[in-house]
Amino acid sequence: MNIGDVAERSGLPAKTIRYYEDIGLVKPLRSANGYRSFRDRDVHKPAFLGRARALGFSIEDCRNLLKLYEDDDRTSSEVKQIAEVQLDRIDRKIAELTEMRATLAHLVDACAGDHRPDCPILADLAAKEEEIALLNEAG
Amino acid sequence: MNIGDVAERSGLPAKTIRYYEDIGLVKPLRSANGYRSFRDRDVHKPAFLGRARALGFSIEDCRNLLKLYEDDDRTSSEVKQIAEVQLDRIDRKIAELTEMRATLAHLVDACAGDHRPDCPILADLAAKEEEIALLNEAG
DNA sequence: TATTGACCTTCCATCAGGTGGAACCCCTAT
DNA sequence: ATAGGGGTTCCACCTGATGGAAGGTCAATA
Repeated sequence: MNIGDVAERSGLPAKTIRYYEDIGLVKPLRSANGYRSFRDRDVHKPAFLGRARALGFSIEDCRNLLKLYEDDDRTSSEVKQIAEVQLDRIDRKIAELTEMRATLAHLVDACAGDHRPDCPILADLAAKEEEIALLNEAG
Repeated sequence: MNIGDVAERSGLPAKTIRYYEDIGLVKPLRSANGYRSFRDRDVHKPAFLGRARALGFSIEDCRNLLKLYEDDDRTSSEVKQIAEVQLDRIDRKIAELTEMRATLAHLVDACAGDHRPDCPILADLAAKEEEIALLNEAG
C-alpha cells in the first residue's frame, strides 16, 4: 500500500506520514521503485498517531504509546499513567486559558470601542510595571 | 539603562528582550561600548510585551498593539477589535481542550490501570480507522 | 510510441517564540 | 592583574509539522 492510500485511511497528510517516518514513528518497507510500501501493521500506525495527537499527546508520548501498543507484556497501568499525565497537562492548560480569558474579557468589557484614543486595554498592558517589579522583589 | 535592569523590571529574560529587538519590537540605543541603552520609553515596552504575551496575544498582535499604544490618533475601537479576536481564539482553544479532556477522561476512567495488558485507551486509539475512512468518504 | 497527469521521491526552507551555549568583550573591585 | 559579573554576537536547537522545488514512476490515453 502506497503513502497516498495510507494518508486517506488515516486522515493524515502524506507529508506528515513521511515526517513520522523521519522521526522513527513508522518504518514502512520500500518497493523496488523506491515508493514506501506499508504493510498492514504499518497502515494502522498513522491512524493511531492521528488519534493520539488529536488528544494532545506529544510525539514522545505517541512513541511510548505505540511501543506499549505493540508490547504484549504491557500493563494497562503503564498506559493509564501516560494518559493521566496528559489529562493533567490539559487541565492546567485549560486553567491557564480560563484565567487569560477572564482578564481579557474584563478589559474588553471596559473598553468603549469608539473613536476616542482612551483605552483600558492599553492602559492595563502599560501600567503593570511597578507590580512586576514588586513581584520580582517579593518572589 | 542596560538590558539586565530592563529584564528585571519587565520580568522577561534578557535573552527574550534581545530577541524582541531582533524582530523589531524594541529599538534601544547603543552606548559607546556597544551595550544596549534603554531610554524610558524603551524600558516600558518589554513589560508591555510581557503582559500582552501573557494574555496570549501573538507577536504580530503585540506589534500592532504597540503601534496603537504609541499612536495618539488611535481609536479604542482598533484596540478592542484586536482584543476581541484574541478572546475568540481563546474561547475556541478552551472549547477544543475541553473536548479533548472529556474524551481522555472517559478513557482514563474506563482503564483498569492494573497489571493486565487489556486497555481501553489503546483500544480506542487503535480502533478508529474505519470511522476515519467513513468520515473521509462522507466529507 | 509519446505524452499527459497523478503519483511518488528527496531535500531544503519556513513558521512561532523563544532558549542554550560558545566565544569573546567590558567594567569594577580587590 | 585578576576575578566576577555584566554585556555582545552568532549559531544551533526545540515542537510539529508544512510548502515548494526538482525530479523519478506509472497507468491510461491519443
